[in-house]
Amino acid sequence: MKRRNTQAQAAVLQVLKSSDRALSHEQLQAELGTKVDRATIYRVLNRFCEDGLVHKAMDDDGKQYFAYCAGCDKPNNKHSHNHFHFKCRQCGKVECLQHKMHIPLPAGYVVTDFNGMISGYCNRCAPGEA
Amino acid sequence: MKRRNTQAQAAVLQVLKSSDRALSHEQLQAELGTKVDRATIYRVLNRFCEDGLVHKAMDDDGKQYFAYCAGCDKPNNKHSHNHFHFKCRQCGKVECLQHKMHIPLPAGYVVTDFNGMISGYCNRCAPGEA
DNA sequence: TTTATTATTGCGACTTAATCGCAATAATAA
DNA sequence: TTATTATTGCGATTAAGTCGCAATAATAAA
Repeated sequence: MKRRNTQAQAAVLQVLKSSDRALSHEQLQAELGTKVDRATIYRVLNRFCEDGLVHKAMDDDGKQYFAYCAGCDKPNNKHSHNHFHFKCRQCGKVECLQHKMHIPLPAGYVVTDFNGMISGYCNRCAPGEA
Repeated sequence: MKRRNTQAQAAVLQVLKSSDRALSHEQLQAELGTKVDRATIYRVLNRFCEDGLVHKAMDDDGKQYFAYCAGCDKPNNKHSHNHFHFKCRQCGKVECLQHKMHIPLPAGYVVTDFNGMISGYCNRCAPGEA
């Protein structure tokens, strides 16, 4: 199934690219307004993930967040999003942390996906020293 | 609000304790049958989490998994579930990985929660060498 | 032991994230 | 310019999890 260059995709990608954070569907929809349909946004995002253009992170609030792949490792042409995301409980921003992980697995185990999310307060929202 | 010792709680805890994996609501319900109500299971699990008896892990399938806290670090009486979970795409089991994480954060950032999930294939389900 | 208090349960309704079917639309190829 | 079919939009649907509220049952008090 060959991909086509559509307006919806371009619009979604543009929003993702011009954001320094990972965005939820809700946030993307807010940016895009009525220009792109809800279901379409989801479909576009999933397609981007399949193509390794974007990576997804799950928060324990049960929402998916998507970020354009900028500094992701791509060893042997395979995508591995081996970094954490940080979500601020106060301002809600979800950012990619630079630190790359390597987790030792039991023998014979094979990794296909990685999802790491740390929640807390960013430097702007952190309460003063206790 | 003081806690009470109820049958529902005991039943849920017993299932969690006698499992070597993290369980979803669905799996717990299957074990418990009609003995405990759906909403009650969720409420019990959330209470356990609050009390640090159990920890929760989110998979990118959008489901929560719960595991009895056995080897969790508890520095300064605060619970920190700084380990990963591994979910097998084939057999579905979710297990706690022993490796403890320490992720360097930007200055001023404060951590409250940690959620790490790796998906792939366990040693029993991994396909033979490519 | 009996009664009072209130945390917890069970049930059904509800919320929210995300997906799906299908006809209409619009990229791309011919 | 026409044909092909990936993609979109819309509404309906699924599924995880929560909520309100009356009933139940732990615990405390008498």
